[in-house]
Formats: sequence, C-alpha cells, structure tokens
Amino acid sequence: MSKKVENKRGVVARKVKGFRDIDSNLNQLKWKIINAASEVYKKYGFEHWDTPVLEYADCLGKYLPDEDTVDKGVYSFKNPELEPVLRADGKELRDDDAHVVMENAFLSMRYDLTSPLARRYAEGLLEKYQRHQLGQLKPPLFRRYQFGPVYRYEIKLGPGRFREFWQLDFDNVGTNDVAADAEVCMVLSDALEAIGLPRKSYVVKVNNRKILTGYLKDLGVENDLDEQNIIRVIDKMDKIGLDNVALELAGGRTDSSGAAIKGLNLDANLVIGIVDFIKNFSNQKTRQEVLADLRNLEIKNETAQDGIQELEKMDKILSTLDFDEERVIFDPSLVRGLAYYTGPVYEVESLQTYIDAKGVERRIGSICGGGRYDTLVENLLGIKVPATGGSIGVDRLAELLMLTNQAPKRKDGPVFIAYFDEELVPLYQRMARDLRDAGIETEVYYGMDKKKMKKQMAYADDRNCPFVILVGSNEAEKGVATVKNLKLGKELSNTISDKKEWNERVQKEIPMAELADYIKGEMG
RNA sequence: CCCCUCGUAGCUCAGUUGGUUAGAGCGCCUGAUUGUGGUUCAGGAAGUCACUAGUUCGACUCUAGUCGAGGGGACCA
Repeated sequence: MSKKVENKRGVVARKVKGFRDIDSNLNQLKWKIINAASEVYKKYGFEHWDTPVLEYADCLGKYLPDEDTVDKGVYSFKNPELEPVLRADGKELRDDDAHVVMENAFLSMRYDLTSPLARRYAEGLLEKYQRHQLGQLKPPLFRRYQFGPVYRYEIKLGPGRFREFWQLDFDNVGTNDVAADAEVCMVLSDALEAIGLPRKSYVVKVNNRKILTGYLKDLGVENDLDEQNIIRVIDKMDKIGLDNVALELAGGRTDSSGAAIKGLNLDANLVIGIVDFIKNFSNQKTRQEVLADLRNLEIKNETAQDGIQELEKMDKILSTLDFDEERVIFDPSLVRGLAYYTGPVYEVESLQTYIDAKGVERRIGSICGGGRYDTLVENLLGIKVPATGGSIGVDRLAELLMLTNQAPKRKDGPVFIAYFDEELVPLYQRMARDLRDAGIETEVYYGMDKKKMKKQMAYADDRNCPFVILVGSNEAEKGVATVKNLKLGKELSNTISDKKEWNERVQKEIPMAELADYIKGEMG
C-alpha cells in the first residue's frame, strides 16, 4: 500500500454487500446469454416487455411490511410522496368530510419478474372493466418475455448468491392449455442450447404438483399449510437424501454440523406413504415408464389423475417434436419450493461438474425454473387467470459457463491511437473518425502521462488492443502511420528476444489514406 | 440466525516451543531502451501482522471479545 492518505471528506468508497460490479468480460458473457435466449423466446412469439424495479408492496404479493425496513427478504421503504389511498374498486378512499385519504405507501423492489407481470396484467384488466364485470371475463392471452435485475435481501450470501441478480423470464398469462406447459420445456431447452450448452449437459425435469397434492389428499393431508411444509421438505431431496427427508417429515434430525433440525412430526403411516411415493421415482426412467408407474399406483384422487393426464399430454407433444429423454424427463419427486405453483413444474438441472479451488468436484445444480401458477393474478384481482412460464437464472448460468471454461474468450479492445504531439491531436481525431466510419472501434489516448510511450503501450496491451497506431512528427511529415500489430507481437514474443527485430517484424508504415482499409483487411 | 475454519504487502501465501531488524512469488514503480507492450537485467516503494482488551520481562504467535471472509446448516416469494 502506498502512503496513507487522509480522506478529507471522510467517506470510504465501498460497494454494498451482496451487490456486484460487473466488468466488461462478465458483461460480454451475460449479454450473450440474454441475447441468445431472447432470440429463442421471440421465435416462439413472446413479446419483449419491461416493468419498473419499484412496485407497491401490496401489489407484489403476500409481503406487507409494517416497518420502514427490509421485511422477509424484500427491500421495502415508504414512498416519500403522499398518495391517495385506493379502495378495492379502484376509487379513492375518503374520510367523513369527503377529503381524500392520503398516505405514504410502501414501495418494494421486485424480487422476481413474475409478480410485476401479474400486476401489469391485472392493471390492464382493471383499466378496461369495472370490478364487478371481471367475474364473467374470459381473460385475454398475454405472452411476454422480460429480463432485468431483481432484488432479495438474502441473509447468507455465497458464491452465485447475490442480493441483486438477473432473471430472464417468459410467461403465458391467460391459458390453461397444457400444450403451453410442454412449450415452456421446449423453450427452455432450445434457449439453453442456443446459449451454447451441449445436448445432455443439462436436463429439463418436469412434474405436476397435482399428482403429489392428490396423493397427499388420499393419505389424509387436507390442510394447505401441511402440504406446503411437506413440499418444502421433499424439495430438499437432492441435497439431503431420502433418509433425511424421512427424518424431517417425522421427528427431525441432527445434521453433520450438530445443528438440530426440527421435524414436521407427521404420523408414521403418512411418512411411510410419502417416502414410498418418492422411492418409486428415485431411478432415472423414461417418461413412458414414469407414466406407467404413476398409473400403477392407482391413486383415487381426481386431482392426481388430472395431473397424470396432463403429463401424458405433455409427453405426446414432446415426443412428436422429438424432445426425448435426452432433453426432458419426468420426475414425480420434483416439487420446487415455491408455494404458488398449481400444476406442472419444471426445473433445469445442469449435469456438468467442475473442480473447485480445493480440488473438490462440485455440481452446479439448478439453472432454470418454472411452472404453472393459476392463482397469482387471482390474488390481486379475485378472478382466476391461469398462467405458466419459465425463467433462466442469468447469473447462475454465467457462473456455470465460467466454471466449466465455456465462457467466450476475452474480447479485443479498440484500435489504439498513441499520442506524441499536441499539434497532431486534430490529426489523431481525424484518423479515429475515419476508422470509426469504416466500422472499426477506435480510441485516442487521453491518459495523464502522455509523455511516456511505454505507459501508452502498456495501456493498449492491458486493454487487449489488436493494433496501435503511432504517428509522431516523422510519420506526419511523410503522410504515413506506423501500425503496430500487438497480437502478432504477443505471438512472436516467445521466439524473439531482440527488441529491434521484434519491432521491425511487427510494425509497418502505411500511407494515411489507406489506413482504414489496411486495418480492416488485417482484422479480417 | 446456528456450527466449523480462517484473517500477515495490491494479490497468493511462508513465518521455527512466545525472543530482538516480519519474508517469498506475482504485481507495482524507476532505469538499461528520453518514439514502443513481451523477454532479460539492475534497483526501489510498500505491512499498526483485522480490531480491542488481557496473560507475559517480551505477543504476528497464547486467551477472550468485536468486526470481516470462506465452508456447512436453517431459510429462500
């Protein structure tokens, strides 16, 4: 560290914990993912929408903060502006003197892209119809894709787990057709392959919540809360294994670190029933085999039978389009933790592994998720609007590509024009403009230490510039530019130790008028 | 929030049972080369050993607490 300097303002520049600065390399990768997936989404007919980062807290879901702080993982605060309080019918609430009641509403930063979608959709309906007519309304079909940052106040941060991260969603609102669910699986698969994941390096896992829900009903689980708790435990299957799932369903367990995890204390028969169900599907089977197994269970519950039929329909579509088990499998033990899923659920698991810094082989795990959520809009409007969609975790996927060395190579920097003389600055700018007009990314040196050619070269090298253009008084008089090929120089540096020879082989004088054409030709 | 491990130069890390002046590699800076990135060579700067208190003649080293990081767990719309 250099000498300690007193900070006169007393401010320490620092990044907020859990948030990230993203350099140009990571940005390159991130936008490659976004662009490739967006093209696929568009091809399926989804439209590009954006919504604001801030929403009214009550529109975002079940989280209604009571204090001016982050609540249950959602960043929330009071709007500094006073606004009218609205009644359920959209009219302004008034007090006894007919004055509009004003308040500072709670605002929240979005924690996913699905809730703002529900808000947008519901708002559109509310504008067109009075609330009392909504009951008879056939909800219109709306299909959009959207990407952007979402925010969660995560308590424990870890690799690949941030408080600001990007999602890449596509959704169908206003359809109960299971064909749309089959399509979601195909979109996810196509998108991942467009991004560059090889076939068989990932698998889309599909299940239907209705099957488990119905099965549990047969076992006597009627209560929604019990069902949620059971689902949450089953969701941990991958992580903790079947035996520990059984323990958590029953009396609880003590994990390897010695921490006690309390169980759900379910009835022993119920636990056996659930474990038996999951056990059936612990081995990889074909979709047909899974369907046969499900039918053989002879679950009486109608909801469960619905779910099985929906899976059958999805299988028919997927099979017709040659989406075989290499891409999409059925896994009845897949549940996903989220409460709002009502039917088909999907999750994409990366099958790739990597070796971490300590030499341990690790798996990447889930990179996409999705499912059918038929009650999300209902929570806002009171009318049932079926919807289904999926989402790619952009940051997770970017990390996967980095860890498995599939990230694109570092991009070339711009062509770099070195500085020699103040009088030549207009010429430098002229050259830069001509190169840019020819479609070449070009930069003129503006650094503070212009006197030092070494500094300029080091800067260009740092930026991974392919060419440096040197025009001093010698070149200016002759009407030429010395073009130095940094990339070639890098290659030759292994074989040449003499500086002069090195420069001679790597540099060329080019007439000013031919500069753009020459560089264009060299860059291919 | 719970458990474990760790905190020494910008980075990655050495540092003898507690002993006098805390080291290396990489990076950075200067020069050989005042018009040139690599390589080579010669030099140089840089650390309150996370912080606070305690034990001790003496603490980077031991103890406690605080803060921070990593790993595991709980949670995860």
